Amino acid sequence: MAFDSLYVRHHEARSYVCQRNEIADSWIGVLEGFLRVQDTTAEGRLIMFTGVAAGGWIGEGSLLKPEQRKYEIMATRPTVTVHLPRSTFSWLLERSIPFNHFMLSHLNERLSQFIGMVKFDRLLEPTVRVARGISSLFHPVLYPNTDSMLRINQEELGLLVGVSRQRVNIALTELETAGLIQRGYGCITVTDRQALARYP
DNA sequence: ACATTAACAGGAA
DNA sequence: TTCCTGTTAATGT
Repeated sequence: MAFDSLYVRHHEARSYVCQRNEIADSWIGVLEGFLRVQDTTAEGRLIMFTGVAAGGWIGEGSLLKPEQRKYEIMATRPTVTVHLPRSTFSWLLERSIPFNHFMLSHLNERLSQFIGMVKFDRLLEPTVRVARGISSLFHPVLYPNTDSMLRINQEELGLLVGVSRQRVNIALTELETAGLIQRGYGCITVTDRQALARYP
C-alpha cells in the first residue's frame, strides 16, 4: 500500500535534514525535536525563516511543483522526522479528501503566518518581537503542541525574531516581570498565552 | 538613545 | 566537559 513508503529519520543536533537546491522527494513531518528553516547569505550570516516543532510539516512547496528546495532545513537538537515520499504524496493528493483538507488548512495557516510577518517586520520593538515570536510557536495548526513549556534557548529565539541574544535576554526578563512567562535553562514556560499574544 | 558584536564568568546538564 | 545564561564593554546606526 501507499503508506509502506513512509520512512523515519533520526537527526543529530545541528545536522542538515536537507540542503538548499536539493531535489525534494518527500514531505517532512516532525515527530520529535525542532527544525529550523533557514538560508545562509553570501557573507555567511544565518537567516531563519520559520521553525517547525513536533507535529508540524514542512517542504510541501517543493513537492507541489517540481522544483529544488529554496532553503535549508536543520535540526537544532536531536530530532526525529517522518518522510512522506513524493509518489505517496501525490497519490494522496489525487485520492484523499481528508488529506486535501489537512493540506489546505496547513497552507492557509502558513500563508497567514507569513502575512503576519510583514506586519511583524514593521513593529520594531524588540520585546514585542520576542513576545510575538514565542506566541507564534503556539500556533495550534502549525505547531500542534499543548505543552506550555518551550524547549528553545535565547540564541535560537533571537534568530527566529531577528534580535540579538543579549536583547532577547532583556526582553525575557521584561516578559517575566510582566507575569507572562517563566525563564528556565534552555526553555521558556508560558504562563499567560493570551496576554503574551496581545503584548504590550 | 538603543541595538549589536565580542568577550567573560559562572551555573546547568 | 559543553552548553546556556547573565552581564559587561566597545562599536554602530
